[in-house]
Amino acid sequence: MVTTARPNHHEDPDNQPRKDAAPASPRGGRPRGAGGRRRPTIVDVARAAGVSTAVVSYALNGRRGVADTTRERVLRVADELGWRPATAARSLRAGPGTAALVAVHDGAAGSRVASPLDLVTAASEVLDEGGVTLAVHTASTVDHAAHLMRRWWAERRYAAFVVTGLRSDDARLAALRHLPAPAVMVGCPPPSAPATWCSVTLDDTAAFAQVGEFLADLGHRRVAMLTGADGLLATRRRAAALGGALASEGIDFHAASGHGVDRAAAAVGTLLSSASRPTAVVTDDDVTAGVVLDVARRLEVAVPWELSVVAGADAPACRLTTPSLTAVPYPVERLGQAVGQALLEALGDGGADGDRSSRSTTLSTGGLVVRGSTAPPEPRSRPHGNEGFLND
Amino acid sequence: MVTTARPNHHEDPDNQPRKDAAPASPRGGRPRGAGGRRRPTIVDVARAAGVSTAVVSYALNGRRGVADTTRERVLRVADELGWRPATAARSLRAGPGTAALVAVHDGAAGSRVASPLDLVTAASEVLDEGGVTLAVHTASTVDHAAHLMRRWWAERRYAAFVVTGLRSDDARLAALRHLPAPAVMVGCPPPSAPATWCSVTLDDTAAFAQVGEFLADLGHRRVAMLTGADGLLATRRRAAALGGALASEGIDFHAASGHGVDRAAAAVGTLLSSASRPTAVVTDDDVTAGVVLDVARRLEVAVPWELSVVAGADAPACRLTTPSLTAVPYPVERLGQAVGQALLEALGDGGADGDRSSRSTTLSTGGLVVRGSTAPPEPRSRPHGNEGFLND
DNA sequence: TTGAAAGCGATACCAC
DNA sequence: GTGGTATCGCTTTCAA
Repeated sequence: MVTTARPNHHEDPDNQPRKDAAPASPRGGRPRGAGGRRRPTIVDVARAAGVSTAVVSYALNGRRGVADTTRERVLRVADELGWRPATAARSLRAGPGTAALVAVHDGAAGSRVASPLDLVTAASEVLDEGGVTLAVHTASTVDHAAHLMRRWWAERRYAAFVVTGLRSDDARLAALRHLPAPAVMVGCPPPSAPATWCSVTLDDTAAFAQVGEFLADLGHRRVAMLTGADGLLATRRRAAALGGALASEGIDFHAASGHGVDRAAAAVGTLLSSASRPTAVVTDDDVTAGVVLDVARRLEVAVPWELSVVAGADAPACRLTTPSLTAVPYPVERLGQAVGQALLEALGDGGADGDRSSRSTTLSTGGLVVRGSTAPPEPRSRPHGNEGFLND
Repeated sequence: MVTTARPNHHEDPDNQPRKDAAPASPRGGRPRGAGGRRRPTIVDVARAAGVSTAVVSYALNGRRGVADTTRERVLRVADELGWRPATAARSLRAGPGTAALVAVHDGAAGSRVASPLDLVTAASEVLDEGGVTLAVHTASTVDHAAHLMRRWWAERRYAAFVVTGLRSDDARLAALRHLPAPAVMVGCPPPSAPATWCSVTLDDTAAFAQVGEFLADLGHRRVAMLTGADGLLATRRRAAALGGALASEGIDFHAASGHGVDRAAAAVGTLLSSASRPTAVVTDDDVTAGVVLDVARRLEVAVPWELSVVAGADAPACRLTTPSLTAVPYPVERLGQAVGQALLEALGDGGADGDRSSRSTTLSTGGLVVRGSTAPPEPRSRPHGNEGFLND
């Protein structure tokens, strides 16, 4: 193992003492950064402004009880000195002011939120207003994610967690239940959530029911849904909504799953080669829908005439395929903003306006975006040409 | 504006004082988390082990000068109590032990590293060994990213930064130059880097030169490269390498750019509609290559016979398209590991083994992966069927 | 080998 | 209004 810059503490007790020749702490016992000059502290500001540190703190935090002239002077001086409060010192007293989203990222595609980064970008804008920061980390498994959250909570590193892509029997849920940590669940409200949790959900139950009706109206009688990673709660809910809508019209419904593009492709292959192959396939995300198009092309199944395809989450690329993909809107930006709000609430922001806080937010996705990949089923009648080009 | 949970300090001096009715700090002046019981501190461990806090600290950090029996007892007690060092307290003295990667993420595809998360996952494994954490943040513009890094450095929030997707005239570079912050540059070594910087680069100069030779050998005489976001240094280098290799064979080379899938599609359309259209297109990333295939299909340009396509970065999806895409390997995992190593170096890890540290690492991509999207140019001879299916 | 105590930087009480 | 000062949890001298 590597001699560490920062010892791992009792996680590895066998840690070797560093070489005596260079006993000084690598990052410097006196925290002045790597070779940098000392950064100003609140004391410097106080001295320069000719007041005490208490006044500086009050002035900087916009507290009442500071003369306006003093406040102004302090602010100016702080600015001139380029002063910013040290996160560590601040956290030491007030607790951490940062939340973390630990993304379970196993490299394989198929997760609906292709990139949590979009979510975070939107959320950060809202959080900035509240002086909260949101950091992203990755873990390759749910268990590891749970482990990290537990650890970081114990280290008082983060004040709250954002959880996406909840699975059934999710270790993260178990971990968070044993912690008094505020949390925001994205995508699927967990049953019996503690009071310190908030949840933000898309109304995809409605959206997928709508997809079912849409396909029924087109005249499809055999519909399949192709899902990615097994066990995603949001996916199950969507499949249930779709299945339910179809069942109520007496339509055949079948769910298949394949995690990662390769297995998804295999699943599509199986689906399309079956004797009673579906006339419509609905996917859980955008990427998998592309896979369906690819495989259909290889098997010479004409989309949309022999097969309709609906992408479960819209994305820019859905407009560019041939034919372009009919898709369920996926409003990442609104979702992110809602996550930001929820996080502020979970952190006990409350605001001045009482407890009208909604611990659980549901966003509507808006109506299905119909493009070229869906049509009434007309087996074996394959026109040629590129009609798809003109669709929307 | 929202009444904030945590005041913004002098960034917004007009911050309103919070309502007097609820004067207590939202997250509790006594940091005991939201409703949670008090977490153990080093004092608790010391008391329980019957020693002083100094001994606990030494024992936990694996320092010499602690009796083995004492050390063992301390470790056991700490474990039983579920104690973990508070990040804030620790950072307050020793400086932050976390690095940040601020991803410039404008939603539009086209950046080569589709998701920095893959990078980070790989890097984190290495960093764990060194007791360093890597957090990801997003910014919608380069300038904002620069702003955040400046701010967070001033707040002593992070000990180092990882920068990806460097652009020409990059504000982040300027910002970091004025800071004494250690940094790791990924993808393109900046000119005249300070001693506190490391860089990790893919040897794509060689890879793209190889692509040039490959296409030349196939007999192509007109080649175009399609790039995404303008100004990416790594992209320029790649284009230069490709152009150079082609020029030395007297082959026509043209570079086009289109940021985001829509503009990329438009650019491809222009390219393929031109009178002297190229017989081969090389892209910078995987997504854009898919766009090229889509547009070619719409314009009824047969790939690979009328048009060869090479993806600048391989990805799982490249295997699934019809035809499958010839691509330059993109070893994210190795890249991430190298970034981890570089970060440890940049943080002054040094290790016990002297200064053989390489401030600059170059990873070879390995040879081009040839699949079905490339062939000798044979204009207007379009076989039909799905030969592409069997390619690799 | 161990203990006492001085910081690290910011906040929030309590006097004046 | 403003100034002292204890405090957060941990690291690290300096003595014993």
